[in-house]
Amino acid sequence: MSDTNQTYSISDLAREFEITPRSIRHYEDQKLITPKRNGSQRIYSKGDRVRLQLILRGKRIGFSLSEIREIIDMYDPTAGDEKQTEHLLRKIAERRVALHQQQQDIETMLTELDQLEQKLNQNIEA
Amino acid sequence: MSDTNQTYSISDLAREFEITPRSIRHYEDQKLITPKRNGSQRIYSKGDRVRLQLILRGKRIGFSLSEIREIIDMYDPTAGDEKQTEHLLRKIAERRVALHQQQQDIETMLTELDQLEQKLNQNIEA
DNA sequence: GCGCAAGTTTACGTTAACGTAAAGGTAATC
DNA sequence: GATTACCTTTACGTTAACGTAAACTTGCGC
Repeated sequence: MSDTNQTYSISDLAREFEITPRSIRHYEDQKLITPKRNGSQRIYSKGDRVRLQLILRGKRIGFSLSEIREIIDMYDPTAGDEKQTEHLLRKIAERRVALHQQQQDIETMLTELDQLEQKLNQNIEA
Repeated sequence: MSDTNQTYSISDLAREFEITPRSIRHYEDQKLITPKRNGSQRIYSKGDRVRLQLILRGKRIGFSLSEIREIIDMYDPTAGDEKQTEHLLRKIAERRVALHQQQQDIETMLTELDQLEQKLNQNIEA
């Protein structure tokens, strides 16, 4: 197995994802990620790295950190009672609606860019 | 033709798009929209309304107001020289890359939500 | 002509998401 | 053992995108 116990320092991850250590610590402040510690040093596991990827993906889509935390919390096996599960299912449904809306918006914008590009190309030919 | 000369007050548009007049004025401060005036009153045309829609669409996708202005400026027939046109074409290409990235991110997140939902449904059955 | 709703400008306040600086601990390296 | 490279916490600063309040004008209905 591909060394599932690999760990990373904060600057390892910062380098890899081209963000600052400050940002990563900020995500921790906001309870989005909670690495182990070796003394005072943060030790990030593969799972932490995946969470960080999820955070950054959420950001690219335009979600706020608190929205991202909502999503992350869904993945948490805090789970248990059935009420909670139904609540999560509703949350998931809401998210899906928002994401579909974004897909629409992006497609609209992409076709608008296409049209714009055509116009500009015509101007060049002329 | 469907009354192409229709106009709107600021609160008309605020109501329609469920935002505050303050936001619309803010977009004007940021040069995203420049309605006509009747004395001191702002008069919005159909074109202004379309611009506002474009602004809100951009926001939903997660763009900042200055990014949205960049996009809006592309639509502007300020145009003219060829250098400028090529610059725009590059900008358009950049935008497209970002939008495609977002599409990827959204699809990833959607399938993750699907998987999560399945897990939760299993928990209910069990 | 008066009140009220809707418009205006000016300006200070607020929140999110970090940036930046200060002051200090730790570990390898020369 | 001193420098160097990272790490830490604490805390104040900054920017974007408005919110909110104050003070004033304008048009409509009665």
